[in-house]
Amino acid sequence: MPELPEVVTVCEILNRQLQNQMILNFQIYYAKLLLNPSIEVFKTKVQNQKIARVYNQAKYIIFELEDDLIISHLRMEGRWAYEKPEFYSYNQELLEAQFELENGYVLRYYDFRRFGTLELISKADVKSLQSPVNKIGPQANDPNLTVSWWQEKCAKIRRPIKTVLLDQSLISGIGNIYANEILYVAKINPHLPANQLTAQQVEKMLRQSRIILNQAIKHGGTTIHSFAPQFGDSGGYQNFLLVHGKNNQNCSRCGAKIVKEMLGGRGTYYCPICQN
DNA sequence: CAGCGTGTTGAGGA
DNA sequence: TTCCTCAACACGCT
Repeated sequence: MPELPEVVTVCEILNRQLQNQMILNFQIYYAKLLLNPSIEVFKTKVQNQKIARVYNQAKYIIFELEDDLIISHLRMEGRWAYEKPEFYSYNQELLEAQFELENGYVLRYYDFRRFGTLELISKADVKSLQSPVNKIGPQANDPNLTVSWWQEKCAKIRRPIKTVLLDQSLISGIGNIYANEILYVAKINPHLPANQLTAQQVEKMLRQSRIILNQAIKHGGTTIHSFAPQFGDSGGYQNFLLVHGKNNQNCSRCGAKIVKEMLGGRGTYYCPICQN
């Protein structure tokens, strides 16, 4: 998947392409993609609604219709493509769903790993607990977040700080690549229990979260493995990564060897000397 | 062949 | 009960 910067990039592109387009029909080829409602209800609801806009809430992509929201999560490998029906920008066998639009184009969802999800919720029910976007914490690059808020949260948690950064229910939008980068720049050891961070470390971590995510968004996200925001396009942030994927390379600050370990089941890269 | 991966969730243990 | 860890999801790549 795409991490937050990739999702933001995708939303900007989709919003430009889809704003005010009417949905005429919907087809689904992989039933598990749609969490709810049933295919029949989903189809009936989306037909003849216009897409008002496309935006993101953390890593969720939200297609705002007139009465409903379609909430998409790409997980690891999902991708949306706006294209002519006869042109498949990606392997047709990986096509999971498509919307037929009034202008003759289609909006297609491809996912080779089949992890992504799609659901529809009416605007009236958005505040209900069922909405996935109600289960996530504030977005990490939100300028309104305060150090004291984050400090209070961290003070109650004994888990390693890296797994806390990845916990979307506490703070949203940080994925594995950026968690590694944030902790590297903030010089914090990923294993450090969250409640042992000093106020200065929490401040640095929050500031770097903002800087790194916004910087990555500016560069169109990170192209790593197969991710590309749209056919042909790709992000440029991978050229700025300082620690993710750099195991056995020299730390850009102190020259020590970057190590890779598994932490909370995820690849974790850090400098054992200057992140202590 | 085994392990890994841009993400999340639910089960089960402490 | 709360906190935390880890397997599972599906599939291609090394």
